[in-house]
Order: sequence, then C-alpha cells, then structure tokens
Amino acid sequence: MSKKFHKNQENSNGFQPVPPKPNFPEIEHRILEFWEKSKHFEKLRAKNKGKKKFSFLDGPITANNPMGVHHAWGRTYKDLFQRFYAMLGYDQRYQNGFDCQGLWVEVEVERELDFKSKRDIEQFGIDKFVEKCKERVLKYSAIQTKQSIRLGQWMDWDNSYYTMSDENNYTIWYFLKKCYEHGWIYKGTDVMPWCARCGTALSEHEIVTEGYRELTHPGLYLRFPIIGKEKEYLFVWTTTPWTLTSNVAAAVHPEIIYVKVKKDDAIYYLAKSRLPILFEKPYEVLAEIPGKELVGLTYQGPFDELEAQAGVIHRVVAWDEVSETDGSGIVHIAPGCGKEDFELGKIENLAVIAPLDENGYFLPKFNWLTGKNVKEVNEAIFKDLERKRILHKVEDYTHRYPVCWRCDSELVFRLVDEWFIKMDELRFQIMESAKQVRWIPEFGLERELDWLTNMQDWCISKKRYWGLALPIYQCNCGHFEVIGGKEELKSKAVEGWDKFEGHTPHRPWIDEVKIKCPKCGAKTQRIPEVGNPWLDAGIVPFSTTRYLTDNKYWQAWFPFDFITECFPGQFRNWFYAILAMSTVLEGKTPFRTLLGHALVKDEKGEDMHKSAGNVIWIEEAAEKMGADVMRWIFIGQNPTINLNFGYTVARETTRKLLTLWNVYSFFITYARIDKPQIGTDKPQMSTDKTLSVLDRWIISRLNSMIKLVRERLMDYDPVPTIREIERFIDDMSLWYVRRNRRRFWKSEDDKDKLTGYHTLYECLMKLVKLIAPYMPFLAEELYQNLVVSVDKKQPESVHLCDYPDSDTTLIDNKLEAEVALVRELVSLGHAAREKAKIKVRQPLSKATVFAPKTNDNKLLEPYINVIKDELNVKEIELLEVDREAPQVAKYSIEIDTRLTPELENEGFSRELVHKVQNLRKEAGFEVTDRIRLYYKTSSRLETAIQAFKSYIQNEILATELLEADREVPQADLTKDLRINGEPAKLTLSKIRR
RNA sequence: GGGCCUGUAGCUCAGUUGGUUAGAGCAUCCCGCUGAUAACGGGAAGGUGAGUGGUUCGAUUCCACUCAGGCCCA
Repeated sequence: MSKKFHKNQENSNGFQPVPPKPNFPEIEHRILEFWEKSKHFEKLRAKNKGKKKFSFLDGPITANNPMGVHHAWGRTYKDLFQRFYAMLGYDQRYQNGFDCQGLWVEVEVERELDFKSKRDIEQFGIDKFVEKCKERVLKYSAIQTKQSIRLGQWMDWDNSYYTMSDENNYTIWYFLKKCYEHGWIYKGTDVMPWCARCGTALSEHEIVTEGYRELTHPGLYLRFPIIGKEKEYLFVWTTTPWTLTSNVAAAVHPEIIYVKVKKDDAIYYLAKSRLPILFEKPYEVLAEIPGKELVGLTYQGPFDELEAQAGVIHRVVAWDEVSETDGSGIVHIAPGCGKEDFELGKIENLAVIAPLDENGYFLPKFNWLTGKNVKEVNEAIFKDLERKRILHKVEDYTHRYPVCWRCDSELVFRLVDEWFIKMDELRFQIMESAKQVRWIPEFGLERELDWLTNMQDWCISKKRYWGLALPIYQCNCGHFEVIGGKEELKSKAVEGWDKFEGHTPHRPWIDEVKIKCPKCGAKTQRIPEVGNPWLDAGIVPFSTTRYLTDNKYWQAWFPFDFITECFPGQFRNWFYAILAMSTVLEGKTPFRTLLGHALVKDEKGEDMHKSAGNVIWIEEAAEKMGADVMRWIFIGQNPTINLNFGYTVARETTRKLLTLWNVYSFFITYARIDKPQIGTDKPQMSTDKTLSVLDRWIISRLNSMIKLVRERLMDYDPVPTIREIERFIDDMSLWYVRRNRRRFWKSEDDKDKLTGYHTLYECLMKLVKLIAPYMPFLAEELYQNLVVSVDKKQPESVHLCDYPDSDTTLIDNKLEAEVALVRELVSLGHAAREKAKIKVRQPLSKATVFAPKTNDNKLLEPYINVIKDELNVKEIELLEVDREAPQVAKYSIEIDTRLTPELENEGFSRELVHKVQNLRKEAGFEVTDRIRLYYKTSSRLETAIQAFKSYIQNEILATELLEADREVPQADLTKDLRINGEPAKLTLSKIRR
C-alpha cells in the first residue's frame, strides 16, 4: 500500500489543524471567552424557554472562603445534570445560591479584626460589625462565582440568591409564625454545649464529627465524706474540675457490685471491678454491696462553702448510665454543667447550679472563684481540694472532647435559655415527607429517618449578631408573640419604625422597633437572639420561588425535581431543614430526587483543611490539570465513597482523554488531506452496503453507548456512563482506527474510504455531543472544528445541540460479541508469539485456532483476514475440538514457528522498512517526501532486499534502492546498524525538486 | 450500646434477576509497535473475594454471626 498524499494541504475543507497534544487550560480559557462573547448561555435559555421544566434547587454554599476542589464535586453534578436536561430541551431556572448569615462568617470577620470576644464586637459597634459581615459575604460570593465559571458551570450568575436577602428573612418569619400558631415555639432551659469564646450555644446540628478532638485532661480522684459515718468516703472521679463547684449528687449503678474497702485508716466505697486498678495493696475489703443499697446516702460536697451551694443536700442516686470502664463507678453529678446530668436531675429532682456566664466566667455566689475564667481555675481548684483533704490523686486522662467547630475552643456545658421548635408532632410528618423522596444512594432514607427518630427539639436561637432576626417579641409579663412579616411588624410597631425603615432586617436596626404586648399593653422588644443558620438555608425552596409574592411562579417550579449535595452532615442540616420547613408550610417534600455524594480527600486520604495546608483550590487544579479533567474524575467516582483527589489520579485521567484527542487529531489530519465531503454525502448507516464489518461494528458500539448513557443519566447514575464512554474511546482508537488506518492512506478517493470518513465522523460528532455535559470545554473545542468549521448551518455551540439519541436498529449485539471474540483470539495469538519469543514483525506461515465444536464457527470467517493481519501469519487454520472439561478455555491458538527462507526474507524486509521509517523521521523528512535509499550489507540481507524490493520501495517512498559502497551524493543521513542481526549501512537522500 | 456504610490484586477501584477461567487503571517485570508518536500496544506476575456458618446443583453476589475500618446517634 502506498501513501500518496495530496500536495496542497492548505486548501482544506474547513477543518483546522490540531496540535498533537491538547493544552486543557489553554482551551478552556479560549472557550470561556468564546461563550462569553457569543452569549451561548443566554441563547440556550431562550431556546428552551417555555418548554417542559426541569426544576433544580441549588443548596446554598457558605460565601465565606474560596472554594477548594472538595466543593467542585457537587458543582460538577449540578452542572452535568442541568446541561444534560438543557440538551434534552428542558426549561430551567439556573439559580445559584449563597449562604450568608451565621457564626462562621462572624468568626472570620472577628479574625480579620483581631477580636477575642463578644465584648470586642459590642465596643466596635454591632452595626459596623454586621456591615463587615455583609461585605465579606459579597466579596467571597464574587470569588466563588468566578471559580464556578472557571469550572465550566453555567448558571444565571446575576440572579444568585443570598440568604441574607429581605425575602429570605421575611419568609422565615412567615414560617416561624406558622410554627407559633401551632404552638410549637417555646423558650426552654437546657444544658447546651457552649463556646465561651463565641459566647453561644452550639446546636445539636453543629456538634459534628470534626467538633471532637483527642484531648488530655486531668482526671481527678476525690473522696467525698459520707455524712454520719466517721472516716468513710465515696470514691469519685471526674475530668472537669470546675464542675465540682456545682456538684449536687453522686450516681451509682444500681446493679453493679461496689466494695467497702479499708485502706490505711480510711474506708472507701467504689466499684468492685475498679478496685485492683485504682488501689494498691495492702487494703482490706470489708463488704460487697450492690449499688442500689448505697442510694440515699448523703455526703459532704466538695464546695459546700460556696454561697451557691447553700442549702443543697448531696445524695447518692441510682443511674443506669454509670459505667465501670472509666473512673471509680461513682459519678459526680452537676446538673448545671452536663446534659446527661441535667436529664438525671430532672428525674431525681436535684438542685441545678449554673456556675458560668456566657463568656466562661464564674458568676457571683461562687466566692473566690467569681469573676475567674473557667480555663484558668484548674490549679487553684486542685490546691483548694488538697487543702480540704478531698483530692486523692490527679492523673492525665485522654479522651474525645468537643470543641467549637468554628474557632476550635474547648466547649463547656452551660445551662441556658434558648428558643426551640417542638418536634413531637412534626417529627412523624417530616418522616412521611422524607419517604416521598427518591434517595440516591438508597440508604440515605434510613439515615434521614434515623436522624429524625433521634433528634430533639430544634434549637433555633443563637446569642450572636449576624443572622436572621428572630421575630419573637417577649414581654416582661411572660407573654410572647411571633411576627410573620414586615407589614405585620409595621402595623404593630409603636416605636422605632422610622429608625428601622430603609435597613435590612438585621441587628441592630431591627431592634429599634417596639410593639405593644397584647396581654398587658407594655412596650415589648424583640429578643436579642439571632436565628440558627439552617433556618436560612431551609427556607430557600420557598423564598427563591416567590412563595409569598407570586403563587403562579411558585407552583411552576415547586417541588423541585432534583437536588444534589454532599451527604455527611446534611442529613441533619440542609436536608433536614428543607424537609422540616416544607412539611410545615406545605405538608410535603420540597424535592423529588436527591443525589448525595461523599467527601473529597487528598491523595493520601486525609481531610482537606485550610489549616492542614492540603486544600487544592479550584483555580489551581483548573490551571494545572484542566477543569474538564477534574469534572471527568468527579463524575466517574462512586458517590458513596470518598474520593482521594490529586495530581496522580489526574494524570491517569488525562491519558484516557488523550486517546480521544488522538482519534480526533487522526481524523482531522487525514480529512484535511483528503477533503471528504462531510455532511453532504452521508451514507445511510442502516442500509449502505459499502459499510464494512468494522464500520457496522463501531456504529453499533456508538449506539449502544448512547443508549446506555441516556438511560443512566436519566436515572442520576453517571458512573457507568464514564466507563462506557471510556470503553468506546478505546474501541475507537485501539480497534477501529488502528484496523482502518491504511484505509485512510489510500490515494484513491473511493467509496470505501469515504465511508470510513463518514463512519468515524459520525462517531466523533455524536460522542462530542454526548460528552458535552461532562466536559463542556473539550466538547466545544472539538465541536467547533468537527462541525461548525464545515457546516455553518449547525448550532453555533455544542451546548445548543440536541442530546444524541440512539438508533437501536443499528445496535447489533451479535456483531459486538463477535468482534470481542476476535480481539480475544488476537490476544491469545500474541501471547503464543510472546511465548515462542517471535516478534510480530516476523511473518509466520500458520496459526491454528482450536474452537469448541458446539459453537457456530462460521462466524469467524469474515474476520480471518483481520486475525491473519494482526498476528502476521499467512494462514489461519480453524479446528473444531471436542472439549468436555468445562474448565478448559473455549478457544486456544497455536502458532507454527517454523521459518522458511521466504518468511525470513519477508522478516528482513519488514525490519528494514521499520528502521528506514525511523531514519526518515530522524532526518526530518515530511511524510510525503520521496527518497533514494543507498545500502551496503551482507549477502543474506541483500537477497531479502531483492526479493521484496517493490514492497520496500512502496513503504518507504523510495524511488530507487541502490547498492553503494562509495560516498553518496546529496546524502541526508547515513547510519550503520543491524537488521535482524545482519550489518547494514544505510544512506537516505531526499529527492529535491 | 443502637443505626448506616465499607471490606475484591501491592495501590485506586469496577463488577445485579446467584452460573464456565472474578475484571480495569496505576505500579512491577518482560516484549513489541512506531507517520495518532514526549504517544501506544501485547504478555507475565499478582486473589483463601475480611472470617465463620447457612440457603442452593452452584455464592464475590442472598441470609446470619464475627472481625476490621468509616460515619451517625446515645
């Protein structure tokens, strides 16, 4: 076969030349500009406007920091499905959301201003502080917008929603009023995990996993003197010395066996199982007593002298939660300092002593401790206990202890008043809503139900500044009411409306407004607390769809078809909040399908944390690997499993995409030379007789792929589509193009070659549209060159195209199976050659295929030539064998390794061609350059050259093969080398015109 | 203590009505190919499918229990 190319390559049919390797970031920047300039997103929206709707709800991202790649996973899904539905012709809202209010923003602003406590904020001025918070949100929402655009996300960026908006806040008021009318809002007292630095309780929702640290605290062993028994003591253990100030009881497990033990001249009570661990011999066990017999004893508390302790009777109580694994089996109880203690206290009717103020300082009535910070009192307390002969010993104890998830301070437990939504009635209604949702993965429902079963009342208040102004107005008389909107507040305002008007409903401005208590008539003001931020995010299904102002619009888009967010945490946060709020307002779920995904970790599997320095920011990843590569990685990841993200995995992915690029580049290269009339003279894929077996095969594969991709995407299951597309790219490259390469080299512009072009073009064009939602940049780049450059009538962007649909009549499963078998046989043949150590370039006479008798072996007939060519053998012999043992492979291959002189000659000639081709490249010749080849070699090789002279000339484009032992005129390159062991001196000379 | 998830090759992971010989990529070793070329291909090696028991003609797959890791709740 010869490779005669058209000389005039410039005069192409519109296809632009393709660089050998893609530069993804460069392409992406160019495409971003192109989209921006040509307003493709706007055109897409206009195209689909008014058609059937796909309603997607974006979960708001906290606009507080730039986004790392761990945010890109979810964003990629969001974009994938919105683009997919857009290409299916669905109308969409494309609204992005920012979460704005809450402690996380406050903490960052405090950091910026170097504030240490709430006092600093109040000195600075709440108004100025709140403005700073707003500024920060605007700054980072802008940054996040830019990052999202870089990732390729198409959204209506000018119309993003902000949870700090008036609409959002007032819609929450409306929701809270509904709850109030049901009687679900109440002010409760509870012991809450409390951050003394932030001066606020952390709701249950916020004590997340990262909110625990391995910490070492002093473990104190104490002896509490029993009243009425000389020198007898309860042996008690605690890790929080400051809570001893508020001790009111000691708890024992009623069923555990305790011992009365004499050590030195004192008698102690403790759990029997702990005795050998805590006490060194000698000691004397005087009695064994079940815990329940200790109940009712009274003892002298460790801090009875404090005013706060006045009148408290300390007694031993029974408690099932007492364990024997730590401590002494007798637990110190301070209901004002611990959640479980508080619960127990309610049952046992114990006194509640609360020692700390909101910043962690001891309150009055704690004598010498008053005014001291809880973090600084340990040493003094040890000394005091020692002096009172209560302290037995101190031992370091390491345990998981909660810390503030935003500022990392150790939490304390504090008795506080907070506002709650009662969940008793709602719980089951929300569960019903949750069951209406399709959860992907399915176990999501169980997780959510588990949370809903176990959750307690929703603590909605926070003693902070930047957040929803809770519209709760409580009068000194005790009565409170909840305001449901701006107009209602205005109508009830008796003071301060003028000072508020014109401001957003935030502190401090909103607090100017006073209303009249309907019960007693007194002037009443808003409670100072702000709202839990999950109220902000929970209302967005309503606030963003004009629930209160435009019912028609709301009806059109609610409930949402689809949401997708990161799983961990959101069960009790966003998913919970939107389910809860929608259940209250509409009695049903706000979304139909939820796709949840796991976390992005770094390459080593470690959490990505700003503080750990292992976060990869979106821009960095985009510039180093390309946004498309990143997206491909995310979409291919099993959503239930954490993704270890990094540049190693990116390199692997890039290589896969390079294969696609190579096929594309191959097509363009030859299409530019041959100028086939693409698009005008298309063969009918179903009927055209010029289609070869391989043409029909790849077209079948193409349609199988399209079918699978559409089905799986419809089902929100993208992982198999990635595998299928990668497999198709491999099929195209490794089999279709490789097997057809010479077809494209042929000089004659015949029908067969044209069919090849059409077939490959069909594959590439459909594939490019298919991957457009996945890799919007690469798809656009290829589409512009493959389609727009040759046919201006086509849509101007790939994203304005219809999504490809499969033609199932072109799917031939039998054919696909046959080709798979052929490839398997070729592989077996290669293995046989490998075993015989004979390289593929050396032709052999025969290969024998052993096939099972039962199969229809005629099916291999059309492929015999392919197998011959792949294995470089002259003949394929097909033998049917009876194989009874089922464990023997179906097919096997043997090769005839005997070499005749003719075969050897051919082997020499193939080897020579191979070497010369390398020399041509080395000499820098064009593919189409003609040469003269001069050689000097052994007589063995000379014989082979003579035998295959015309073959060699054709392959290397040599006008002449000349034996030469003298200097060669116009030599371009001369090399001494060995051809299958025979020495040869080769000289190449380009023919110049 | 309860709930959920995971456990497959050295590493990262696929694998559905239960069915011949459990796959891919990376890494390793060997070889090849060569005008798609700083690319690519083939082959080898690598597995008690976490463990035990059960259902079944047959279990990586279904069930029970155990172990290990992760997450949530208490």
